[in-house]
Amino acid sequence: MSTPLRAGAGDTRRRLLEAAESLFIECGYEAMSLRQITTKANANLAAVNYHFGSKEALMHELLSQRLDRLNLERLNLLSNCEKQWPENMDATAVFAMLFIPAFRISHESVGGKSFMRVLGRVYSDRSPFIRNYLQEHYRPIFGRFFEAFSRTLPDLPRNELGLRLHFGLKALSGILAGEDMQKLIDDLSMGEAINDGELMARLISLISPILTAPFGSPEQIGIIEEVLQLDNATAEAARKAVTEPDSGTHTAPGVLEWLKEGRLAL
Amino acid sequence: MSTPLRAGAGDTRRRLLEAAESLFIECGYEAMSLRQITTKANANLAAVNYHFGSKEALMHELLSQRLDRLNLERLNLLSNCEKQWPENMDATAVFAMLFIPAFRISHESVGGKSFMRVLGRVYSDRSPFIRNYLQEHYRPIFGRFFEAFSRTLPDLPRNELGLRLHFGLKALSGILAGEDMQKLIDDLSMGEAINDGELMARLISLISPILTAPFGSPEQIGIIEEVLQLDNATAEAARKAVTEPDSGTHTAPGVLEWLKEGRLAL
DNA sequence: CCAGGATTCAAACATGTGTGTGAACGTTAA
DNA sequence: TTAACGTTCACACACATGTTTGAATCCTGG
Repeated sequence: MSTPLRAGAGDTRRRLLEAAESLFIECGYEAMSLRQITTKANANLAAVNYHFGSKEALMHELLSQRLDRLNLERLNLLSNCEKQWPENMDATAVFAMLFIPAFRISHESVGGKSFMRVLGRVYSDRSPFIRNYLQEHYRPIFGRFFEAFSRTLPDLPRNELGLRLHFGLKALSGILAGEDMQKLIDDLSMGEAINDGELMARLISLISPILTAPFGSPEQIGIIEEVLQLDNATAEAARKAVTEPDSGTHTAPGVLEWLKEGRLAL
Repeated sequence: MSTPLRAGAGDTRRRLLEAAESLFIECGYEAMSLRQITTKANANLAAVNYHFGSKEALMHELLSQRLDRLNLERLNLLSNCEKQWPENMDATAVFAMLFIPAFRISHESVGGKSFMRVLGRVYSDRSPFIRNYLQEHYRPIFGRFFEAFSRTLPDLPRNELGLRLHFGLKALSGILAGEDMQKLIDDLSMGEAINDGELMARLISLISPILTAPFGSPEQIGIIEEVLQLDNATAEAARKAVTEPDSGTHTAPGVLEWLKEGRLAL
């Protein structure tokens, strides 16, 4: 046979990285085992420890390859933008500086497809190792961009800005990590092919209102307190419905039906 | 001694649930082990399997106690609101119907404090068991509320609404699950004591713009494409800086310093 | 009092994990 | 060819997990 079952020497390392990435995307760090990785890579179990030293070292290499260049380019882009337009920046532009390098890398021929999902996974993975990695590698870039956002929104208190950024970036990473990411992008583009600029504009139009939205208005508070009042009666009725199921005739019909059909566990 | 080291008969079950909840909040489902739980509850390792049958059954009981009443009351409140104000609802009101029962329960004397964090954890936990539970127990309520949102935003395509809700609720659960939730609430309230109505208005003012924000404007696209252009040059420079570190004198000084100090791994 | 069911306990089981070891293998250079 | 090196391999180790077991213990009703 001209196609060797055993792959060429020296690319076991690459195969391990590929397998690890694919498993990381769909399982997360803790859930992907060395046995899964090495099986998927057609390698021996001991290969990871031979080539990398440990599972953590393998993951570190994987993340560094993926994220370090991204963040370097983000910082460069930010610096260049600040030089080019020292005063005329708004939140949209700063978000663009975060997104654009990621989008460009995700279009590269080697591994670009999975780049976004790796990104999302990293942000939402809860394992201590990933958390530490992020903490150590992202503190500088987060600080720089926080200042940039802060300059575009001088009237927003800094702790409020921190909260809103936290809020928005959580949402973003949730989207990116999702297994239905491609489907969502398709939805975003409404079936038609759109270019990166438009796609990012859609994403940014979703996330930037979180930063710029006004505080809760008295009118909003009014609506909420109106519902709140109605809730007091509702809650009492619900409690009765739970403890005395037969007296719950004033419950909305839909809910009762669900309860009877067992579609809503009690 | 009048205080028995060994607790009263029959409340081992309750202690197990409490310990499990506290560990679930800070570790998640997979990461909390039966040995941790039983140690924390001053119970024997076998107690969980004796009282509940399995770890999953324990978790199921825990979630049902916490979430089923919540969702029942949400559905009741929604039905009552739809009867009371058949046409005059907006997204703010619907969000309020999601939030208000949760807030009220979180003020109850028994276990109210941890309720919100359980809620956030459940939404962001990735373990298959929790995912399945959510899938099965939340499909009906999500469908009902989706329709309610859809009626308040008749011009928004339904798949676009789905995307935006997904986006917003991800952000919300990220906030709720966070270990710094209390700190964030303090920030939200700016140090002063505020009532539930105002606090919810702040939260809703953050999340509802995600639904109501206009699509990306041509102006936004213009900004983004301007940055995109600048990025092409930046990316090339960055790549050079990586491969030929000495030629990187045109890199922004801050980045170079970080690289030298090793604060940014390459 | 004391029999019997409910509960607790220590110990083990089966399985899965990351890691270490020493022999076997393949290629390359002397 | 032979020696050396880089790589692969099967296997075992130490540990942690959820689960099971059978005896010991507690408590209650007769």
